[in-house]
Amino acid sequence: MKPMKKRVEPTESAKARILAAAEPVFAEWGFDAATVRKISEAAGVPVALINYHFGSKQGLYRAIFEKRTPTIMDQRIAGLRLARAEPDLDRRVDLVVKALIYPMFSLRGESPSADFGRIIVREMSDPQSETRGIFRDMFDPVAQMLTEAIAECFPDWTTKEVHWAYHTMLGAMTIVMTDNGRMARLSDGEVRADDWEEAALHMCAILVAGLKHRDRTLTRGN
Amino acid sequence: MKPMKKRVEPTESAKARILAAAEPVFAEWGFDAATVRKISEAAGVPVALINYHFGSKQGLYRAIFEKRTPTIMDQRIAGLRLARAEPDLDRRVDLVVKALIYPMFSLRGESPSADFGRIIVREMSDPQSETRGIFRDMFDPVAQMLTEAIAECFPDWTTKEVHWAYHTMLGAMTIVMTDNGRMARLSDGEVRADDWEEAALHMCAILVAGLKHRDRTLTRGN
DNA sequence: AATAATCTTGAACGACTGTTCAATCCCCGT
DNA sequence: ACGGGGATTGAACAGTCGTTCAAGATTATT
Repeated sequence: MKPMKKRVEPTESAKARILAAAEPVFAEWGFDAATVRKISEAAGVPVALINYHFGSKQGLYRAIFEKRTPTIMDQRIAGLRLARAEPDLDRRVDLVVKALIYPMFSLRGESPSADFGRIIVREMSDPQSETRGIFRDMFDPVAQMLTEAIAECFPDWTTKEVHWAYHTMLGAMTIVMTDNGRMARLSDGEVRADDWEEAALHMCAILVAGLKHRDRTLTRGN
Repeated sequence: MKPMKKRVEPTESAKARILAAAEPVFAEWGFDAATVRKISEAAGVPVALINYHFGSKQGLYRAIFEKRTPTIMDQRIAGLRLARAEPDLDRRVDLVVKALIYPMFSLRGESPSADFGRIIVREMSDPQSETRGIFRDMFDPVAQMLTEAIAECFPDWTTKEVHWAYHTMLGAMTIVMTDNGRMARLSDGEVRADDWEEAALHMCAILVAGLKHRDRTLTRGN
């Protein structure tokens, strides 16, 4: 007896279509300015279907994160496991930085690619995100692991030095996911923010060197 | 004969009160989700007065930038002049990085302080910002000067290396203005993002070292 | 003192918001 | 062949959105 399977095609299709259509809309407009009607039109379904499948606009929003984040977090955890296997602390720094950055950029493999990155940044810069608690629920645990990994690479660093290092890296990463063509404009089209492979290369080089060679004379004492 | 002066107190007061009240509202909600009624209530004036004084919601939004950005840009230009006076290129890097970062953080002196920083980040991560053109008009010129200053510090760098360096720094800076308490949460309250003096100290240390000691083997070619 | 210019006000406009509801559809197991 | 349950639909709900308007209040100029 096969496991009872519901109507496969049209059912899954409609819900998935809404989920897929919602991503670029939330990316372009942000949570508040995105409207369920824009999403329903993009998905080719009546508005009511969104509330039926996801309960509310916020439910749909959260469903996007629940669909996307596990992949990223698993990759980060795998990267961290790889880093911890490296006994040389100097070489390990490189792996920890890459464990943070590369999983986010590898989003480009999937269809809406940059859209989810933009959603993350908008959620991060939205004070209202606290009420939704998405970061607390889905991102913070791995963030904890990353700061601990940094602390292990630099055993004599203070807590502040560790956390500021993490957030400096985090910020550098977010700007790439945010770019709306400003990089191309400032560089006369010579540099493109959507070339993520290159972005990761440059950013990792700078951040790794920054961690290894930072001047601690002003920050060491507490 | 004195220059014709309009009614000084109540007039300037109402317009200024709207401008001041709008800042925290836009910071908390973003351009689209912020409503003219929230602003008018915060300012204690009827809604219609906003359109009378600023033409439209977007006019008010732009007025905030026109009030705030000149101060920041002037400070950056002054910092760059100081940097160019430093003949030692290695020491000059430090001054260029500080010319980028410190003027933004010195916002804390004025009343709404962090609010405008948040507005900037939200505008930066909003694809709709292109239609408003605020960055193009008010930020890009000085951004050009900054990238040129970096290029002068590292004469053998490629255009891509220069621009990625600039954007890495820019991103690191934005995350601090964005933070909604996540840093404190991740560090059990030990590190606070609103301690901007300390933030600048840590970030400059990392970024300066990142620029000076980055590994160029993978990015040098082309 | 009278006129003009500017500022302020409350109410109203049509358009759009997220969500709900009853009715209808379609496919599955019996 | 038939009933049942999840999926789908269009219409409607009560609010809120940015903006406009005519009227009134306040100040400046003649």
